[in-house]
Amino acid sequence: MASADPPGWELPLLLFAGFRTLIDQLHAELATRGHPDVRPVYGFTMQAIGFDGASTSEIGRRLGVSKQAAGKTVDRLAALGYVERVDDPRDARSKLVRLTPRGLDSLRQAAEIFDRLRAAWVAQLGADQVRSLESSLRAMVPGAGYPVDVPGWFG
Amino acid sequence: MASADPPGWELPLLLFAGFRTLIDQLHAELATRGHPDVRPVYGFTMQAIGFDGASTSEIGRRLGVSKQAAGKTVDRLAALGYVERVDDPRDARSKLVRLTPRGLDSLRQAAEIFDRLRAAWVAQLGADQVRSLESSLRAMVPGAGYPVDVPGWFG
DNA sequence: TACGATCGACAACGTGGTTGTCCAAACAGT
DNA sequence: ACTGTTTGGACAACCACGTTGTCGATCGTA
Repeated sequence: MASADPPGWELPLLLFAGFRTLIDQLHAELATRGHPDVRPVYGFTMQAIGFDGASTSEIGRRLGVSKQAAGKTVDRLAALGYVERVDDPRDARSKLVRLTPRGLDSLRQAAEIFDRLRAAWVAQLGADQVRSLESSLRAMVPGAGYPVDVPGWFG
Repeated sequence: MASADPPGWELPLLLFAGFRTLIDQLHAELATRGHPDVRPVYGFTMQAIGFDGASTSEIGRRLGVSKQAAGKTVDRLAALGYVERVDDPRDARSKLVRLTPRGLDSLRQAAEIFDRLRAAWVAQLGADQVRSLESSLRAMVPGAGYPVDVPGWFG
């Protein structure tokens, strides 16, 4: 029984491989839908900005990085036309970062593609297997929420 | 049925959260065992070096990065005392990168910790559940091998 | 009104990746 | 045995992405 068990180091590698496979497929598909220059980090950042917009400092807090780092990422996103900075009418210090129509489109497309990818897993593994995989992982990850602070990790 | 399904974007987040949880626990435990300054990237790099050692170019190929990037990482690893460069007797151009006893120890400890972490998952989820999770992931990741080229990705 | 907290900007720096150039050594073909 | 092509490693410039620290302007509150 124990002899049939794979070594423990396979588990994290498999989890990462699964994650990476999905993210790679997402961006390949995103590229064919008019968003060739969205990178994984940008997707997470736009998710942190949300539909209502947020200040740079707030984005940093949500991503778990400094406001300076968040500001730089916002700069790149702005250069690509995915977000825009507008003055916050309620706070003269603050500038609100908002998704442009292009940014909103990429988020909507991403959500739709993720649904398709999950459907592909269901088609191959069966709905029960995928649901059980998800519930197993939910049980093992400590935080109640999801890790939005993916950038900044790896160091 | 379909209404009970979570949105597709949860799946990659859960996979990443699981991976990250394991890696974080590994390094927390590694730190208490005399290896506080091993970072995720270093672990993957030492794995790529292996017990027999390898040239910088070969390490780069295994990690999926340029030989220059591999060289820089080897420099940092060498500064920490985990690897050493020795002249390759069979090739005067080449220098062999070898794990030091300290490097070997960190690799052995990591393998042992990963086994314990997997055992913890088995204790919580049951052996069947963990095995089924692993086999599901094996079925969905395209490459036969494991992704050693984790650094260099994320961009 | 004055004081502390927070906003965004700017600078310096560390890490980890990329190209490109260069020389010396290895190798393969004639 | 000579010659041309590959290859290994060093060096430099650069980009992406993160960090701290500092600063002036603004906000909120005592």
